Amino acid sequence: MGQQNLPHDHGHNDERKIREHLPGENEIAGVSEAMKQLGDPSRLRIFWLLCHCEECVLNIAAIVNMSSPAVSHHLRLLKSSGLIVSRREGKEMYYKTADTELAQTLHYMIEKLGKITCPQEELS
Amino acid sequence: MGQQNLPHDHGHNDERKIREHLPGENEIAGVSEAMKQLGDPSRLRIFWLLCHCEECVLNIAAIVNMSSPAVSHHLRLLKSSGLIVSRREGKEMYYKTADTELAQTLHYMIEKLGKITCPQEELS
DNA sequence: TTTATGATTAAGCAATTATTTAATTGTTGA
DNA sequence: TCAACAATTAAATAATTGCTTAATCATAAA
Repeated sequence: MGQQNLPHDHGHNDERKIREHLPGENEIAGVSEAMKQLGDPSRLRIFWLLCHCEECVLNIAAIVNMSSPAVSHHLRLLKSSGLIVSRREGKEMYYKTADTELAQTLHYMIEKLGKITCPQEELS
Repeated sequence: MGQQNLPHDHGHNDERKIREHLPGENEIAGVSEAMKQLGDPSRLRIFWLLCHCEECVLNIAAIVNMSSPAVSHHLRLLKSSGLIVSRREGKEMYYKTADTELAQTLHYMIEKLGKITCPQEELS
């Protein structure tokens, strides 16, 4: 897997040490999958919302100002990534953030990243 | 901006409280932009690598097993998002992670997400 | 069993994007 | 100035994806 030697040996880096820090395929796939989910603004807004309340599809759609098929599409992706869970109550499906370490960590991260990238909006 | 009333009033949520938690457009854009960068496996691998060493394009390409134009493309995206910086030394361009709170926070996040999504790879 | 409502799925489209190959720019040394 | 090497850019392509409209599924009430 991968080359044995680097094209250039610049001296200031120990190649062995570099490769030690490289994560495996599974780790790359897992992390990028989670990041990808929240890399879409619509999905991020929905996930962020569902971190703070449980809501049905129509209400989510109204809050984020999107069509319900579009919302449903994103909910499906978030759910199959294990970031949210759903529950049926009558005709409605309620969604909320999953009670997992992954989802909680991502919630913490986006709150923190929000403050870093938008420091002036500390008011909320 | 957005509707005034939700289609359904289910009682268990205070609509005012919900809207308070909704981040503004700038915050959404900033966070999703950062997440998007690391949502691509190739870019995540490159960023991860550059968190631990400074390397030239050819070496990066060899390590992640990609062509140099492809690597150059991803480096440009990472750089214009402020996640990495570059420095020329002779014919080579050296890249490394930016010394900013954003980049450091993302580094911490991917290490943590890696452990969560791949707990068995604790050995590294 | 209808009818109405909420949610999902299907099909299609427009836009974005990751990668390849080829051409070009920038830098060093002969 | 020329040749070699590193890096970037351009053009083209294939694949992914976010969203729309229309149709279908699921549940509840008349």
